Formats: sequence, structure tokens, C-alpha cells
Amino acid sequence: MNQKKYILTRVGKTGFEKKVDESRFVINYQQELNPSQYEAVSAVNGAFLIIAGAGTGKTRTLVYRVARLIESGYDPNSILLLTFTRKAANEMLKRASVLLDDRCSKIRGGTFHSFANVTLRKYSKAAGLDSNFTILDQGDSEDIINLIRSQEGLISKERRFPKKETLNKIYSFSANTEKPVELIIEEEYPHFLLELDEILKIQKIYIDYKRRNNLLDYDDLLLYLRDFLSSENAASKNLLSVINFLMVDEYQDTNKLQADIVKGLAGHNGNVMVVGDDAQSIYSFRGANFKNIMEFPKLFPDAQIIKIEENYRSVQTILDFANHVYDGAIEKYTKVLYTKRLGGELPFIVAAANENMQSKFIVEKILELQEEGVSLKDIAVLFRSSFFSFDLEIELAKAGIPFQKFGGIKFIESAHVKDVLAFLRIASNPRDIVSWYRVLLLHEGVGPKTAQRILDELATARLTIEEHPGTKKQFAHEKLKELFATLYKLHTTHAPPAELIEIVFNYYHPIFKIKYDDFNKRSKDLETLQNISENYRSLESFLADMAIEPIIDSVTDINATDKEDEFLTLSTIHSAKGLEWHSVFVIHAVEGYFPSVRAAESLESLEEERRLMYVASTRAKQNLFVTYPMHMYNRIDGITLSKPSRFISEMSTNKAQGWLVEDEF
DNA sequence: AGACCCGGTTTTTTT
DNA sequence: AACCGGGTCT
Repeated sequence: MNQKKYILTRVGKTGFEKKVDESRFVINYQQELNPSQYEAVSAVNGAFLIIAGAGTGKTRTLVYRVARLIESGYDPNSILLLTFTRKAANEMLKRASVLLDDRCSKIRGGTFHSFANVTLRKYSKAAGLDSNFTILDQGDSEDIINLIRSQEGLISKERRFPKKETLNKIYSFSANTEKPVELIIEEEYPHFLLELDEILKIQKIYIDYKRRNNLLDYDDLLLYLRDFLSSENAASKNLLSVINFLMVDEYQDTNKLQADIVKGLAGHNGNVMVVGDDAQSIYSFRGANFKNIMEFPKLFPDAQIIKIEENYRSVQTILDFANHVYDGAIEKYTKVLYTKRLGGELPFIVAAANENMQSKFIVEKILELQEEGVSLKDIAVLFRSSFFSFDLEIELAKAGIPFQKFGGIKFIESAHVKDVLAFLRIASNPRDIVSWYRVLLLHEGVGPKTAQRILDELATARLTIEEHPGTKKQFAHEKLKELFATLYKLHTTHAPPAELIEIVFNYYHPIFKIKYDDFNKRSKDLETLQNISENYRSLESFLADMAIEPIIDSVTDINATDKEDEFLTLSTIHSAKGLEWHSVFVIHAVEGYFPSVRAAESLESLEEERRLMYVASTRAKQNLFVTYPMHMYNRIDGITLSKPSRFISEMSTNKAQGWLVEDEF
């Protein structure tokens, strides 16, 4: 293995790969790619930063590089492709397989988090973990923090103390940016500076709590991975010796912690290619900073920079519009997007009398587009926040237009799904206290206090999963006997997840019916959960995927025509990242909504809103409609006149056409 | 004391 | 839809 690595390095340094005989490849790379794409694709050894604007064929470039490396004889298993979502990873693997052959699907790929999960379970011992650790989602983390917060007696009216959401955000931001909590509070939450000691104390208890109970939150996955990679132990060397080529997509949205992981994964041979676009950085709330992409050469001093500027996606009029949006940015790196797709209609800026008119306009326009032969799957409606689409969803349902919504409340976050998963999580990891708490609270007569007492008993091992509390006088609830018996059965039955879910359902069903008035609607979600579980053989992988991967959205979001594959896409702009459609609507372009009021506080966040508009408008290939309601309802003032978003009011008149929709429908 | 019920409030964005 | 706070019931 070592010998091979040595030879490869030599070839790279002598520039051998530049004289490769192209005819030995199945794919004609030079012909199918433009010169800058080709330069990126044919790169083999070394560090590369690819700056690629929207729609310039980023994915294409990565896909071709994978194919070329494999054609060149490298083991697919030695290529690791980190992407932003599982969807993106699968898409790339699929495209690469079509392009070349099935070898392409053998490469390693996924998100930073999913890669961390797989790696940490495989090398759990070396990473200092139990292999059956439970992954906490954001809600779980908040629940634990809240529990600690109330135990510490920090909830009182006189004292203004950060809420669980805020605490979690502070800790997470600290982990992702690698800045101390103290600094985060100074910079972002100076009003909590007086509470610093308590905030740090809670963090300490939280960290300790997770460690004791075999729990990892999202950030821990990355933290443990980083530390594992930088540790000098045999296991991590073993892993690194296999990974020969690292590729990272959407690099502009990675943060300091992820940059360290990149360094840890590629530091041993320096073979790394990252692809990104500073103009599309929209994840600063997760600690990403668009300037980080420019720091890449600091991480790998020999890095070569390749720019890809020709856009293949959109017509020129849409690019002009998008470029104008981005022109307004204060800090930017010059980049010119151009296309050979001249012509195209000017983007529309549509003012509707009110929100409902906006929805009706969109429905009307979609029907028109369909008549022109545009398929529903080529149309998307994008928005800043997921609740902006509520009114539209109703109108779409009335018009019988099937749609699927991405972003916003997810199937997995709904209370009833979390209930079921909690049972399974206890079965997998009896030390999963959050799940115990959740499950205990489902029972009549058990509230926070009783649940906490039972948890204390469990923590001190005076009570175990096999010993129902009915034997202890203080917990003489008949119901709990049955609960413990069920959990014990789940814990000891080694069966596929689908069978275990069956056991949970039997127990949970009566509770479910009492707890939720709308149990009929919700039971569809449970069916879906069971269907998903059929695909898994082990409980652990099922639970891990449910925590990390954005599986599917709530069935309640899908219009009656369930299995239909022709549907309209409704999506938050964040979830639309990397995707494209023939026609795109961007709704609610109103000051206070997009850009959001919350962004008004700082220049940086306003800048990010601008990039968000840039991302939204560059999703469109042929038609772009930016709409806004002229009147909006708000609880305090009733119906008020709204102000169009600065991103459209500053648009020069030759870059868009204005339309007005009044109550004519 | 602790559980439970009601009603009002509040929603950025994601792993 | 979920969270919080306050008031009431057991």
C-alpha cells in the first residue's frame, strides 16, 4: 500500500498525467467538457479549488472526474465524495454509473455527518465510543439541555436566561466555528454575558450527560471524527491509507470544523478537490463563512485554483437578473457568469393584490405552462421560509395540482413518529435517556417528576430495563409493568426493524389514539415509517439513517395522488440548493419576509439573504417569476401595505418586466 | 405535589 | 403544529 502511494506521488510531481493518452479512455473527456472543466476533471494528484458559478456544471465536473479516475485504474473504494445531502450523493453516483459503468457506484460517498456516523461505528473503539451510540437530533439535544436547565433552577421570571434553542445554538456554533463559547456570546449575544458562568456550566453537564449515556449530537459526530482522524492510532491510519482521493461539493457551505476534517482526511497525501461558489454561501447560521472557501489555499498551500464560468443552465436574461442581484453585494469575489443561451424572456416581477391573489396567480400560471407542454416536474415554487407556502398549498389542492414540499417540518420531526422511534431507540441503546423520558411521558399519570424519578433509578442501576418498576412500591403504575415488558422484549428480540416496529405498534396504538385527535391522518405517517423500515436489516442502521438522512417528507404534504411521479416542487431555497427547473417562482419577495426581519440586525445576514435570492433566481433555466403580495396580514396591525423586497425594487427596469395581478380571477 | 387542560403565541434556513 | 404559562383537578 505504501509503495503504491509513493509511486503515485512521483508521477504527479513529474507532471506525467498531463501527457495521458486520451484514446485509452472510453469517454472522450476533451470533447464532452469545456476547457476549464476538462482541466479539473483530468487533475489527479494534488489539491484543487474549483470555483464554479451557478449552473456551470459542477456536478458534471465531479461526475466526470470520478469516471476518469476509475478509468485510469484507481480503486473506486479509494475515492471519497462528500456532498451536502444524501440526495446529491446518490444523484452523482447514479450519473457516474450511467456515464461509465457500475464501478462508479462503489465509491464512498455521503454527507460529512453520514460519513462520520459510518466511520465512528466502524472504528468505535479507537474513537473512544460504544458502537451502538444513539444520534440526537436537534430536538433531542434541546430537550436534554432543557432538562438540565430546569434542574439547575434557571427558569425564573426575574431572570432572563437563554432558552433551550438559544443555548443549543450557542454550543453548536461554538463547535462548528471552533470559537470558544465566551466569544460567541460576546459577539452574538452580549446581553447574556452576565449569565456566562451558568451557560458554561450547563454545557459541561450536557457534555458529561451525553458521554455517560452513549449519546452523540450532530456536532459530536463531526468532533469525534476530527479527533479520530488527527489521532495517531492504527485505526485511523488504516482508514486513511485506503482513502486516496477526497472530493467535497458545496465547499462554500462548510465551516471550520469541516475544514479540519477535510485536512484530516487529505493531509496524508494532499489529494483533495473541493468545489464551490462563494456567491451561493447560505449556511452561515451553521457556522459556514463564505470567506472560508478562500482560505482553502492556506489549508493546502500547493492548491491550484480553477475557475469555471460558462453557465449552461439559464438563458441570458435570467443570468442578467441574477448578476444584478449579486452586484448589490458589498463583499464579493469577481466572477462573470456567461452563457451561449442568448435570448429568453425577461424575468417577471409580479405584484399581487394580496397573498391569496399571489397563490391564484401561481396556480393559473402553472396551468398555462402545462398547456404549453411544460411538465409539472419541471416547475418549482421557492420561498425563504417554509410557512410562506401555506396559502398556496390550499389553492394547489383546490386546483388538483399534485405537489411535494421540501424543507420545513419533516416527517421525522412529527411527534407521533418520534414516539415510535423512541421505543426503538431504547431497544437499541437502553441508556438513551431522552427516549426513556419521551416514552414515560406518554403514560397516564406520569409527568415530568415521576419520569425523572424513574430515570434516576435507571441511572443508578437500581432499576433496569428487565425489571419493571411495578416491583418498587413508589412506581406502582400497572401500565408501566407492561411498558417495561415491551421494552425488554424489544431489547432482547433480534429481529429486523420492521418486526420490532410491529411490536411497538401493538403497544403504542391505544396511546396514540388517545393522544392525538387527528390520529387518522397521522397513522399514514406510521405506515410510511414501517415501509421505510422494510429496507433495513439492522435496527442500528435504520435509526442512524432516520437521524441523519433527510428521508422523505410527511405524507400529509403529498397531495392525494400519492404514487404520482409528476408533481410540482415546493421548496425552501435552502433545500433547492444544486437543483434546477424549467420554470421557477419565487414568492413573498417582501421586506421583512425576504429578506427576513431577523436579518435586518446585521449587514452580514442581509448579505446572506441577498445570496439566497441569487441562489433562488439561478435555479431557473427558462422562466423566472418573482412575486409579492402588495398587502399582507399581520396580527398587530391587521392588513397593511407591504414593501417590495429590496432585491426587486433595486432591479433596473431593463432586467425585468413588471406585472400587476388584481382580483380579476 | 404533581398531572393535566386550556388558550394564546410563535414559527428562518439544516445535519 | 408545538411551546409556554397559568390555572385547575386529583
